[in-house]
Amino acid sequence: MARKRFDDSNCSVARALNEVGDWWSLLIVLHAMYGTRRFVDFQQQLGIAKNILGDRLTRLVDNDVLRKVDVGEHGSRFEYRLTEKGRDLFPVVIALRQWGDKWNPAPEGTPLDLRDRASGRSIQPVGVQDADGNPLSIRDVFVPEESTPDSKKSLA
Amino acid sequence: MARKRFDDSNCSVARALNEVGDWWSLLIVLHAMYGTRRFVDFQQQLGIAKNILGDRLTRLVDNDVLRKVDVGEHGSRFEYRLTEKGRDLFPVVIALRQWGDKWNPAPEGTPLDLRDRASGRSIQPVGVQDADGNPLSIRDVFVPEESTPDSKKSLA
DNA sequence: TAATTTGGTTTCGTAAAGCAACCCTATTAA
DNA sequence: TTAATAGGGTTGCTTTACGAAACCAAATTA
Repeated sequence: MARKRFDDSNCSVARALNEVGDWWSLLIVLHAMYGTRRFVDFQQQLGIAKNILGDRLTRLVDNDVLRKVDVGEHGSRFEYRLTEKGRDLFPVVIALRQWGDKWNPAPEGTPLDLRDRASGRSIQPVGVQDADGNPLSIRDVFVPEESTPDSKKSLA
Repeated sequence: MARKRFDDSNCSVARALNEVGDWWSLLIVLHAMYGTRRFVDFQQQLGIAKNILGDRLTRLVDNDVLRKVDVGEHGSRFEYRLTEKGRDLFPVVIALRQWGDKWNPAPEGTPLDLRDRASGRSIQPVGVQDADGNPLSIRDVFVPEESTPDSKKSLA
């Protein structure tokens, strides 16, 4: 984490990064998406120090990305599960994964391909689309004037 | 940045975070997408220390996300422009922005809406889609067996 | 009763990130 | 000539992040 916090920034990207923009948080969310729920499993799979993991889990719970569930079972008592807010990071994580696979392919092994359960076919690359579903690049979009109250400040 | 580096991780998300996963880099890319190109403009808009900005710009150039262009003009001599790799972060940034707007709405002001130049209509939420363009949630996808060489290691 | 597992918290020391301030060069404007 | 601007680099200091290891409590297992 950095010194400067962006809780009050008027940029939603900065505010998002404030919650999941650190090193471990997004990886924790990723693993949670693949089914990891218990403290020790996160710790072993990520190779993260226990105090750091505890701190990140607490913060993710505070930010309503995960919720801590008391499962009254033998030995294992707590689970960390994604909230709807956490599950909503799915496109972010997948977009990042596809970007990483494309531009920094794995030194060994295959890029992960996700398939949808219904058809068994691979998913599409995540992209920005217009109202009709046509892909858009950054050159195809603009910010309407009324959306920028104080000059260009809404971009900062 | 963290102590542990993920250059050699077999997880593409970890490798992606290794390049743009720190506090400032993604915000720099965001501003670059909105047209910022010069050192001082980044510095003033982001409120970042000059040495940190210099470090991040150097790393982004090293990682081929930005390229440094010598424009032999009066006073301003260099510009930092997105490469194709950098522009390819567009879906990631937009997905993150939409997530931030949805779950942490701006305390004041409107969430930014992007529109496509051709039609003038707002863009769609970025999402994961199947081969036919239907939206997929995390519950709708799976990882085929042949894509996970050594047990669950490809997820780590 | 003793050992093990789960799920952490606390303490400690190190490495890194970060900011502020100063310095520096080159060019342009007044 | 004297700013002023662009584009940094360097130094010094503070704050964090991080990992390792110790510790701890409850519950289970042997």
